[in-house]
Amino acid sequence: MDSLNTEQRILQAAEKEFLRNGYAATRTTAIAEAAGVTHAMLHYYFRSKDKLFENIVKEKIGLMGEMMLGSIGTPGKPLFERLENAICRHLDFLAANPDLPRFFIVEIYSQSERLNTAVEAIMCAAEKVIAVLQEEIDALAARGECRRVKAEMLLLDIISLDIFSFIGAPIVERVLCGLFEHGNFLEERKRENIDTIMRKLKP
Amino acid sequence: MDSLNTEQRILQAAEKEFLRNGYAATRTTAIAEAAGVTHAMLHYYFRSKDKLFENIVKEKIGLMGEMMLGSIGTPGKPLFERLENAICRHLDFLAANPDLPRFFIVEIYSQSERLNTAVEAIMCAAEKVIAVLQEEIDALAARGECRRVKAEMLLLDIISLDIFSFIGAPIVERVLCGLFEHGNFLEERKRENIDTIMRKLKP
DNA sequence: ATTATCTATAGATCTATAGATAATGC
DNA sequence: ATTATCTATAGATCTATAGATAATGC
Repeated sequence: MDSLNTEQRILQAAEKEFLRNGYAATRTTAIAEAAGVTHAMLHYYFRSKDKLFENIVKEKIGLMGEMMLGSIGTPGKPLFERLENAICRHLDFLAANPDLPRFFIVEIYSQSERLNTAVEAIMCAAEKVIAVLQEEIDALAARGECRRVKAEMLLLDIISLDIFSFIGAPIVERVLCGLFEHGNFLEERKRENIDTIMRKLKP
Repeated sequence: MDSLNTEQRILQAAEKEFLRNGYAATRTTAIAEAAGVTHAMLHYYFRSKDKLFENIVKEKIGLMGEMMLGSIGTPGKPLFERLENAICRHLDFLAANPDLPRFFIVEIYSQSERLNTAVEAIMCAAEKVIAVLQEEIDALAARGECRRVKAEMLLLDIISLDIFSFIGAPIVERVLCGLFEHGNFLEERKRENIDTIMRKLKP
C-alpha cells in the first residue's frame, strides 16, 4: 500500500469507507486518516466529497451491473449451461464483494442525480439481455425443451436468489451458525439456486 | 394529523424521515420541521436522536420479522397451502411498506448495538420456524408427497424472492416500464413466486 | 514553473441543553 | 406543582479553502 501514490491511496480508502458506511455516514476526515494523508489532499485531488464519491459509485455500480447481467446475455453456449454458469459467477463475485449489494441498494434508492447515468446503462443492458433471453426461451419452448417463461421474471428470479443470499448473510449466518462450515454455505447455495431455476425452466 | 399530540406527531415524522434516509442522513431538525414542532421537543420527549431512532427501528424490524416468518410457521393447514398464503401476505405487506426492506438491510448491516435485541428475537423465531418446517417436509417426503428439501434453504428462497421484488423495484420498474400496468406486476409476481416454490417442492 | 503537501481556519451544520415562559391539573 | 413549549446558544463536527512550504521537472 505504501507503493501506491496519494491519489490511489485516497481512492482505496474512500472505497472502503463509502462501501461500509454509505455516503452520509462517511466522514472525509476518516477517509483521509485511513489513507494516511492530510485531509486537504482529498480536496486537492477530488475537489469535493461528492466528486470523490461519484468516482467510487460509478465504477462499483457499473461493475455490479456487468457481473450480474453480462454472464447471462451473451449467447454461444446452450441456455441452460449459461444460466448455471452465471449463477456460479454471481455467487463467487458477491463472495468477493460482500458489501456491494447493500451499497448498490442504498445508493440506488437515495435517488441522487449522480447515479442516473450508471442506472441508465444498467437498464439498457438489462433490456438487451431480456430480449435475447426471451428469444432463446421461445425457441427452446417451441421444441418442447423448455417451459415458456417470461424472460424478465426469470432474470429477476436469478438475481433475487443470488443477491439475497448475501444481503441476508448477517442474519442467515447467525441463524444457521454451526450448520455449515465456512465456505460450504456458498457452495450449497450455488447448487440450490441452480436447482431452483432449472426446475422452473424444465418442462 | 392535527388531532395527534406532539409525541405522536414526532414519532410519525421520525418514522418517515428515518425510513427514507436512514439514520445518518436524517437530521433531527428535519424531523421537527416535518412534525411541525420546535426542535427542542424531540429532546424533551425522546432525550436524543439515538433513543428516538431506537423507538422506530425496534417496532419496524419486529414487524418485518413477524410478517415474514409468522405466516409460515404456525401449522394448522396443509404446508403447501400455507406457503402459498405466506407469499401472498409477504407481497401485500411489502407493497404497503415499500421502504422497509431497504431500511432493514441498512440498519442490520450497520451493526449498531441498538439492534441486537430485535435481531435476537428474529433469529429465535427463525429457528423455530425452520424446525417446524423441516418436520413437516420430512413427514410429507416420507409419504412421497414432497421433495426432501432443507427447510432453511426453502425459507431463504421464499424470503429472497419476495423481498427482492421490492428492493429491486426502482430498477425493475424502469426497465419493465410499459410492460405492466400498476399493480399488475405485484399480482404476477405473486403467482410467479408461488410457482417457483411449488416446483421446487413437488416430487 | 508546476505539482504536491501541510497548517490553520472559515463557515456551515447538527445535536443537545439551559433557562424562561405558558398551559394544565390538583 | 407538574407538564409542555419556546428562545437562545453552547459545543462538537464536518466540509472546504486560503495561503505557505516543500518537492519535482525542465
